[in-house]
Amino acid sequence: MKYNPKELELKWQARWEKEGLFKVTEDPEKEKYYLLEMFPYPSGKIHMGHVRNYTIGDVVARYKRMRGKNVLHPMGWDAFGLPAENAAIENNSHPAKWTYENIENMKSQLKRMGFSYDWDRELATCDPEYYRWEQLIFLKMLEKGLAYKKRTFVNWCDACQTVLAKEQVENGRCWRHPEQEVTIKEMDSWFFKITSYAEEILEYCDKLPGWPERVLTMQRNWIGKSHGAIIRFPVAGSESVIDVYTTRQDTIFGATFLCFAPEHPMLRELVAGEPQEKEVLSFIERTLKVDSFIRTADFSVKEGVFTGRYCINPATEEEIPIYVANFVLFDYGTGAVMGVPTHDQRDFEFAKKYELPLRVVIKPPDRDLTEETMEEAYVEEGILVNSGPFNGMRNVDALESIADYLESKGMGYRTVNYRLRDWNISRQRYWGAPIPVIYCDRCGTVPVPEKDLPVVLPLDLEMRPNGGSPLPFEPSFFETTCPVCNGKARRETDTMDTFVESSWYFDRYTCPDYDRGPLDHEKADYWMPVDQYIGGIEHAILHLLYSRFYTRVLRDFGELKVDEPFANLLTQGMVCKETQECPRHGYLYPHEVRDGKCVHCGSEIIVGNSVKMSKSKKNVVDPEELIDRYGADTVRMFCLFASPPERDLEWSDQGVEGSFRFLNRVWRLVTENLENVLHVPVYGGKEELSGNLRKLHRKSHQTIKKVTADIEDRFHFNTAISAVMELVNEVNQYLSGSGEKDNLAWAVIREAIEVTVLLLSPVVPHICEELWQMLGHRESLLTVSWPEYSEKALEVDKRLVVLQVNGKVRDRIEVPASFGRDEIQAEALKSKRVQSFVAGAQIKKVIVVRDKLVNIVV
RNA sequence: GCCUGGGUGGCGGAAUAGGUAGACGCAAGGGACUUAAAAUCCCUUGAGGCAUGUCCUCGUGCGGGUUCGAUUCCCGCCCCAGGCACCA
Repeated sequence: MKYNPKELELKWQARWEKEGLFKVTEDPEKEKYYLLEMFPYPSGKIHMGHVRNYTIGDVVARYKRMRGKNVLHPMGWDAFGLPAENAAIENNSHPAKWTYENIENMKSQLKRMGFSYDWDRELATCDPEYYRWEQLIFLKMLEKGLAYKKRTFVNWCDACQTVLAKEQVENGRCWRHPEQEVTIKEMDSWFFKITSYAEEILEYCDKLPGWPERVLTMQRNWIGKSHGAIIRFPVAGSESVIDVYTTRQDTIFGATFLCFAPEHPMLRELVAGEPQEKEVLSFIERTLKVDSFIRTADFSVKEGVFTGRYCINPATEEEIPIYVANFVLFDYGTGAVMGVPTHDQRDFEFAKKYELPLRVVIKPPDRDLTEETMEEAYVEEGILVNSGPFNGMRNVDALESIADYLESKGMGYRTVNYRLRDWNISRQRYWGAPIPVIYCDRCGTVPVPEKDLPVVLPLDLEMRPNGGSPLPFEPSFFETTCPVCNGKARRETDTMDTFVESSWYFDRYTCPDYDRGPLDHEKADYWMPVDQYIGGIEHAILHLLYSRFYTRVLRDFGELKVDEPFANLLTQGMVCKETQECPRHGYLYPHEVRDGKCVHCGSEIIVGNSVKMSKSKKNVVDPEELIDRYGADTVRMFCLFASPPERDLEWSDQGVEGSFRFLNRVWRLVTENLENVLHVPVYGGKEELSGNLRKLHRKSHQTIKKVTADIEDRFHFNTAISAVMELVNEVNQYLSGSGEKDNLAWAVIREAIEVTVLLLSPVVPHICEELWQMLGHRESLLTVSWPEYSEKALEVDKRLVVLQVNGKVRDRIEVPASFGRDEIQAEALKSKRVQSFVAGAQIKKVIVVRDKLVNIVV
């Protein structure tokens, strides 16, 4: 009988579905295990990255289930987003239609992979029954001041025709459009006050032992907490005061100028009527045209303009000039900085350029510094000089003393600053959840009353051919009445950032049909937190940070009991493949290459480095084609076998072939020996075994032990699979050897075969179900327990001991397992090879490691 | 510049608590079966050396160190990937 993956896989998928084997409900008797993979954006087809991600998850889900856990393993759709709008314009269709068609297609692809999802819990974030609860939470946030609106400078992407959050800007470019430079616009936006939770989110970075260190490091850096002080600089000839944030209050006596960020609102009033007014205003205008990333990048030149005004250094009481400078960030600290050119490199360069005075206030321990000869700022530790009462103090100590001094004089105060900014959630897009707010000329900004939720996104409107949201042009949507005064009013036409939906979808999976609130507390409390979350590293900041924030918001609203959404996080590596490039036709798909030549022109192909699979590089492999050719099991197996999950996976067509060969070997092992094993029971450990039969029995149990540890402790499926391969090799060796083939032998062989099938079943469930059934079992493997190993089976009577002389391996001997150190040492010294290396020399020392080695030092 | 990872055969990778480096797989070479091919099975395969062996020497990015013994621990460096970056 030939291994026919397609037929058997479809058969078992149908049976799993028919018997509802993946459905799960709360069961207080069982230990729960919530396993979650990051849900996909319904782009149309699944790609190899999805396949890898979801295969890893499915193995864990199936394994935990066999270990008796009550496993929640849901799947859904991150269904709002810009690609739907773009595709709709391109195909003259509608985002909703495009999205739901894609969902249907991808769902059938996922089913074809045999993933054990409880599809009853499926959700799509574009469903009003989902986003209505998000709107409700928005209203609560608004009430508590956690959502607010402000006019501010925002990052704008022309390609998206919308605002981006700070997290969505990468190197000054849009995260979705690497070719699109982000520009700065001043506009009204809605914000979530994530900064209120900055401290807690940061603190809990130390309480997430199940997260990869690098993700936590990235988050800590992103939050960017620093300790410092606000120092108040009075403006000369005015009542105004300029607040400056610094972490280096120890250098206050060296501050010889002050700089504003160009966006700073105080600037305009300061320069009003000054001779420099025109110059300053034109500088501001010029600077703000350039995005803050560009203008603050390493390569851009530090520039500034004198405002004509002075302020007073509160420590020295001297008047110092006020500048506006391109390198000062408006949204960090107070948007103004004090300039200490002697001890800050940026300030040094700026002062040199504009000939501002320098004053050394920290003296290096080993030399003197003079202002005239300095070539760069001195940023190391040292002793304070020119600092009034603080002279002679170490600068690290002066940080505290000067902070005290400032506070006592009312010239400033200690503070903590974060790099993290509030989350801008307004998007000027159509395909998103409407922000439930109404603007009334008389009553101002009015929340949509709870009873009027959801604010449904209208589906019966046409996309605008040039992109941009149609909502502001759709009176039937935006025209409404004010809930307070009943007068004419206008709806908010911005929608929410799609990261809002993905910040709580995992909570909603616990009760996807609940219609009396966002969450059914009983169910959410049973399942949350997610025990294991699996997804790509690219979400290390965006999605994971937002989710940690939103979880706390829901907790504080009484919707959730947990502090953290994800107890353990596994970030899987990318799927990579080498690129193929034709000198004339550019990147080529694999099918456009034959025998190392371009099928279009016959040119030699240039094989490039292995990089992440992407359509633009055309180095992609379509999972569907592979499934057609080899079956889902082979694809699953290769994804797991090629490398451990957190590392990048190097795609290899031959590797896939190898996985397929192995499954065929397993298939033949069972089918070709079926008659012999069917009429014996699995060896139960009662009869004495000897020789190779004993060895085979031991190998079965060693394999159980190894595979269990590999999956349980570290998700190293590649070594788990290797171990099963070794077991299969050993059975085949026994079968082709001269060992006994009596009933007892077949019982031990049957044990090895069943162990193989059981251990492989989370990885390649279809073929295993089929083989399991052939072996005479009626129940699905989904309901069978994971095998246990027996200590007795692992016992050996002889052990291999390596003999070293001076740390070099010279011989190997077998000794009875019962031997003590002395007996092992005595046996080692008897070795002829050891003797020949020791001959004539004085033995200085003998190290004996039981069961491992003897090292003789001469 | 700072912070994370990582560097092991021709390739993907193993070595989980300092104890036989290279498991398992791929590729390559040789052989068996076959009229032939595919499939399958068996053998060889880190480098070098010669005395061809249960042989010797070298070998886990580089240079030191600790240790009887280091891919593993420590110090200094190089390279690669990712993140942050004029954050005051």
